[in-house]
Amino acid sequence: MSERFSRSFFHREVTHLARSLIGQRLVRIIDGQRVSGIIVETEAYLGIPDKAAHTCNGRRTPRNESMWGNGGHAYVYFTYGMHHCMNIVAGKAGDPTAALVRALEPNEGIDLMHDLRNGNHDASNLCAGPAKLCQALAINRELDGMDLVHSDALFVEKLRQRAYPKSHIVTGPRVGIAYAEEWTQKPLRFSLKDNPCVSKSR
DNA sequence: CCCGTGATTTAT
DNA sequence: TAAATCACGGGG
Repeated sequence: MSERFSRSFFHREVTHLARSLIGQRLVRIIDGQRVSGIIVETEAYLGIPDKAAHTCNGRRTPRNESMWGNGGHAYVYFTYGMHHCMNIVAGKAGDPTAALVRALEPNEGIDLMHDLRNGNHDASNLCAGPAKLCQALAINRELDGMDLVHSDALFVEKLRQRAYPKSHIVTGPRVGIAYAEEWTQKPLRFSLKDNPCVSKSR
């Protein structure tokens, strides 16, 4: 039915990858069950020159090691003492760029997502934020470094038919990076216009 | 608006 | 060792 993206898809420049991910399907397998959503919001982090990137100025630490590896792997980090966020690494090894997955439109396994989110949420709130979608898909540091090209736990599928036309993609400034000076306003956030599952602006 | 929450990083 | 930071979310 749907086929998985191969390595070359992830080897493109990170802003192109972030844009191309919109409308594709992120799939997580939990106890043999598919839990998935259509990607409706992403952000590109441009690495060494990017004052908002974890790898700004070439910073390389145990936490961000995955960003330095080959494209097509996951970079999952833990922050604020309670939240996980998931990135998809772009480019080849040594190019520390990645696309943050910020929101999904729930697709498969919605009942399980509700259980994992443990609260009363309608579908539009289930995955409308980078930490929300990690909670809904049980994504944590154990999945850091996972190879999305070969993993049986986490991967990206190309839909046979596009979920949305590319003309519905809009750009804007990235969220939550007020400290990043001239990088704060750059249009590196991609989302689907008028889609209710996109995260609310802060 | 404010605050929880603790791993991670950076400064001493 | 200690202090500061934080690509967030939920509740007023």
